[in-house]
This record gives sequence, C-alpha cells and structure tokens, in this order.
Amino acid sequence: MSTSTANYHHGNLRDALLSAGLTALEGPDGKAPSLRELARRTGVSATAVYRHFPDKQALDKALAREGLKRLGSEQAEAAKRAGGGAEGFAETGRTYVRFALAHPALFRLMFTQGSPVDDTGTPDEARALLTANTQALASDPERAETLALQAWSIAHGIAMLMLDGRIPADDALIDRMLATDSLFP
Amino acid sequence: MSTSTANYHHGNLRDALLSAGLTALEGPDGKAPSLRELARRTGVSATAVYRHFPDKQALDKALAREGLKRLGSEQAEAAKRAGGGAEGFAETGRTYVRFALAHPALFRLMFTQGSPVDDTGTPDEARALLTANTQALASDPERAETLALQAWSIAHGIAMLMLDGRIPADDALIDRMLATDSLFP
DNA sequence: CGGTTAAGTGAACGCCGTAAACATAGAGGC
DNA sequence: GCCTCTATGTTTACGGCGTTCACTTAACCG
Repeated sequence: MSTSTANYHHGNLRDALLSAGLTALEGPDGKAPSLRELARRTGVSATAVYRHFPDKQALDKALAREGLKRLGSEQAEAAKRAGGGAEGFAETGRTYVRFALAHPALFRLMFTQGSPVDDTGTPDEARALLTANTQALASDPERAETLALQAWSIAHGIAMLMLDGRIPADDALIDRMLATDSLFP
Repeated sequence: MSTSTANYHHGNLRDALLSAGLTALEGPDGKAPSLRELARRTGVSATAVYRHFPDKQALDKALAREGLKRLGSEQAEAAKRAGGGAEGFAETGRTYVRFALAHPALFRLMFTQGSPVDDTGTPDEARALLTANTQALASDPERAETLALQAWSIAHGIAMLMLDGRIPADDALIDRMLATDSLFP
C-alpha cells in the first residue's frame, strides 16, 4: 500500500479523491472539478464521497490546504536557492505569482475557501516565511507587519490581475513590478 | 417610462434584468444570482432571458461592465473631492478597496468575467484615471506604467485578501497599507 | 462464527443553464 | 381596417449539479 495510487475501492478513498482533485486542478488550464466528476474519476458513486467529507466545501477546503502546503514549500525552496536575505525574500514573491499562473484553478480555490488556518494556531509555511522574512528585513521593526501585508498584497494583486487577464502574464513584467528597490524605500 | 422600474413584461426586459441583477449583487452580503432566480425576480420565464442575452455569461459581462462604471465614477468623485494630485491619487486607491468591501459579489464578478474592454479601444474610467494619475505623478515618466500596475496590484491585492478573509477588513489598516510615502520612494 | 459498524450503492429531489417548439402582441404595408 | 411578419414572450424537456435517504456489503472483533 503506497501513499495514494493503490488500494482504491476498499481503503483510502479519501486520499484517492484528493489526489484526483489535485490532478484536475493542477494544470495551467485546470478547471474546478465537480463532486460527481471526481467520484466518477475515482471509480466510485457520487454519494460515497459523503463517507469522507461532510459536503463539497469540506473537500474543497482539504484541496485548498494541500495547495497552500505546496505553495509554501515551493517558496521555501526558492528562498533557500537564492541564498536567503533580501534576494530570497524577493524570490518568494516571484514564486508566489508564478505558482498562481502555473496552477490557476488551484490558486483560486486556495483563496476562495475560508481561511485555511481556521483556528488551529499553526499558520501555513507560506505565511510563516513571510513574517520571518519581513521581520528580518524591516529597518523599523514595528513596521514589519505592515510591510508583510503590503508585500503579500502586491504579490497577490499581481497574481490575480494576471489570472483574470487584466495584466499580461509576462515573466519580465513580474520581475519589474516586484523589484524591491522600486517598491519599498 | 422612467429609466428602469416601470414597463416590465412588455418593453425593457433587458434593463429590468440588469437592475435586478445589480440589486442582488450590490449588498455587502450579496450573492451572485442565478439566471433563473433573476428571471423569477423580474416576473418572467427563465428562457425569456435568452431574447436579450445569448447566455448567462453575457448577462454577467453586462453586469460587470456596469460595476466597473460605478467604481470608476466613485473613484473620480473621490479624487476630485480630495483636490486631485497625490492625495487624490491615494484616495482612488482607498476608494477601490472600500468599493470591493461594500459590494463583494459585484466586485468579484467584475474581475471574474473576461476583460471588460474586450477590444473596443475605449478603456473604462477607472483605468483612465489610473494612467492619468501615475503619468502626472511619476518622477521618472518612463516608469509611470510600472507604477500604475504596481499601484493597481496593491489595491487589488488588499481588496482580494480582505474579501477572502485573509486580512482583517479594517479601514485603518487600509490607510496604513496604502500610505503612499511608505510604498513608493 | 456471528453481529456491529464502517464504507459503498442506487434512486430521488430540487436546483441550475440551455434548447426547441409553440404562442402572441404590435408594427407596418396594403 | 385588415393581414402578415417579427420581436418577444411561454412551456416543456434535457443533462448536470449537490445532497438526502434507504439499502447492501464487507471487514473486523469478541
């Protein structure tokens, strides 16, 4: 019994549904799959889903959580590859936008579902990275939080406007818009 | 026959549908109405809608266009009230975010539908204001466009993150995050 | 081995967007 | 003043959706 591919039908339906969902969401032209579609793809009746999730929204939330996790680890890796510091921080921003463009449906789902942290105290990795980076880099430490939210907002805004076709989804443009020296004094 | 309230049933169904749609979308707790729901509210059969819009998406696009128009005029008025200039520009940003918070469903619809300009050369008022303001205010004129996109992105990012419950929808926070001196050197 | 229970099924409900065939009212030409 | 044509409406129907309900089945445990 490996992680997720084997043992459908009797066993890990929950994981099978999630991985089918992620597959559907992942691609650059991915669409948000319906509950019935997901069940079909997994070779199971639609109502079987309800043995593992109270409703579709719960399934979506689980998928969103997984997306969040992937974004966080991509960002962490990118920051590390850039050697941390200011350049590492900038790299997390670029990675954020590129992630959104690479997985539009997943990215949208991640933010359409209610707050992922809910009430469990542990924030996701992406968020932890953000606060750590801004606290390390802010000249005025009491402005670190505002800086964090500003940085998040600009990356999120670029991502959304590009996804919605308001701004050309151009890699060079991402770099230009996120150039730290032109943004924060 | 006034603009939109009178003369249902025979006459201006198109306008009636749009105004019913806007009413449904406007409120702070507005939901995106279904085509059938809209038809019901207008006292007409569902398929009657198809005499005026090829499909639901076309209806949505028309609603989005109207939302865009309203945002633009609110921004223009706000800028004028602030006396134009840098303060006027800042005010358009605040107005953008406040508009999103006041009409969440409408705001989402405005950006979920394909590009509003489509191909007709005339950009909407909001966009015209943005380019005019940044061109007037940019110290380096060749960076004006990048500045415009950055300003748009940060306002849009704040709006979206607040709508999605990622950031508290707090008026003071909006001001702090959009404080121009902390953003652009 | 036998019973309890977790995990699956199929049928049904009321929504949705959309298509097709039919009805009607009003405008314009004769 | 009638008659026809067309724009605008209606009814019925289809398949897909999320979800509920009553049911079967299979796995485990004492």
